[in-house]
Amino acid sequence: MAKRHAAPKGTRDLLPPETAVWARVESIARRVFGLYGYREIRTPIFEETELFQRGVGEATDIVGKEMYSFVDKGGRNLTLRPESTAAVCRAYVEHGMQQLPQPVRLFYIGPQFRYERPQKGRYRQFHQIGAELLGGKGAESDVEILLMLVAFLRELGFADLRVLVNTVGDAESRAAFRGKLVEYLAPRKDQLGEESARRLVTNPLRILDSKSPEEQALLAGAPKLEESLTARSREHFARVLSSMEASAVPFRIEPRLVRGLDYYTNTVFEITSEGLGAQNAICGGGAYEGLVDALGGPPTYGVGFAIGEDRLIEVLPPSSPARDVPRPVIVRAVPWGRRLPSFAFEDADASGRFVELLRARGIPALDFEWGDAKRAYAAAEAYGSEWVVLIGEDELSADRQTIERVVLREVRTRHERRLSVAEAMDQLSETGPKALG
RNA sequence: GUGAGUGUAGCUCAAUGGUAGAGCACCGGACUGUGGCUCCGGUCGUUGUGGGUUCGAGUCCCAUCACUCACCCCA
Repeated sequence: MAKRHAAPKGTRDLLPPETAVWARVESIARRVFGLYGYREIRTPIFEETELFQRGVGEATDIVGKEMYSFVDKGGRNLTLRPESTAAVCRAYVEHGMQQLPQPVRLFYIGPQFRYERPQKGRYRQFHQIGAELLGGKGAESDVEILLMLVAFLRELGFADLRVLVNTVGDAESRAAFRGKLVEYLAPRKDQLGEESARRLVTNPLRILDSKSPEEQALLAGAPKLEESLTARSREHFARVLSSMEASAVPFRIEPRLVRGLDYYTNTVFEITSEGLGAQNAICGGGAYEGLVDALGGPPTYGVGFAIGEDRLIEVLPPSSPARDVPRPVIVRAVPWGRRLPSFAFEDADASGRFVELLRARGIPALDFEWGDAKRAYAAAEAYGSEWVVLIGEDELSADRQTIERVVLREVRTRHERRLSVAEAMDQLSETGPKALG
């Protein structure tokens, strides 16, 4: 036998029936985002490496050690996208979207790539559903995008969401705070771990969300970011908080929430969920005021989020509407009737015609070759079907060219009825599976 | 990149260092002529891979790969 292959490390095949849930989650995302006036953007799956270096930031782990980079045959340095915000901003600039009525509202759905050790909820190819609002005015944009995010998650059936909000201040606030923080930590450098000691130089703010108890104890006495906020940042955050309170979406201020991407300014947020192990964030985002500018566009206010679709589906409530996937009606011609064994292929054709009638009514249906009813039940189980239609000789017309009746059986209750074709059609139209978008 | 655990049939798992098995699933047949039952039979394995110890390795040792979980970090 030839060598067998496995999906590359950190990647996986998504198979039915799970893929139907993915399709439903994405279709619900499109619907909800559409309600807020957001439209889909599809950017390339790879970009110039430099885009991410400039956009995401050299100091981030993503750029520093997690990029899938390669050189193509033309000598170009390219990278499989590790996130999509930078690409969306690149497209905004490239296509002159600042000339459209502002703000521009965009969403995207697709795979992302980061070279990391896989674990629960973390893959090298993973999928994000995200949205970006570009050219907005500030706090109200932050709130709009947060409310849309929560609306989407509620549509998916999430009841208890932990929405964490914080501000990291604008560039000026951060520069001031950075100075104070380094001033406090530098003399205490020996109390920091290796990683945090390095960050003291590269990205001191990141030390704040360290999980180490020793470092947290040390940080208890450190200057607070809040105290370094400029009046502008302070006002921005106050407006976000008051709008959020008015919205009736429960949230919590999490002062230690910093986020790992360099481009965030002012508002940052995160939504976490139980049941995901160590990787408990299903969604993160925030505002970025300098990104479009840094990518050669005009100064533009941006805010967005990214949802980890893999994680989202991992913790999807059992009752989620996204689990309402079409389960085909199983139709089978069975060897019942006194004239066996003449009952055969032409009757299987008859079942095929019945299936086409169901499909024409928008009812997903699947037929099997003539044979034992046992197979029909096995198939119903495999497809999660709720209805089985059986057609025996007695259900056919005298010349056996037409189906007059069918036996309609509900799998769950084992209750069955012998109905005319029209009655069965009506019953299935009413309570049967629908071809969902 | 670091650490721990696990690799036996498509799936779930057995097998004291001594002939690689069971259940489920799948395929075929018998039976059943309102039927998911029952019975018979069948396909599927270089025990992740490569070395070593041994008369003999699924089992012990080393390496390697993969998976899982955690660190780091993030979605």
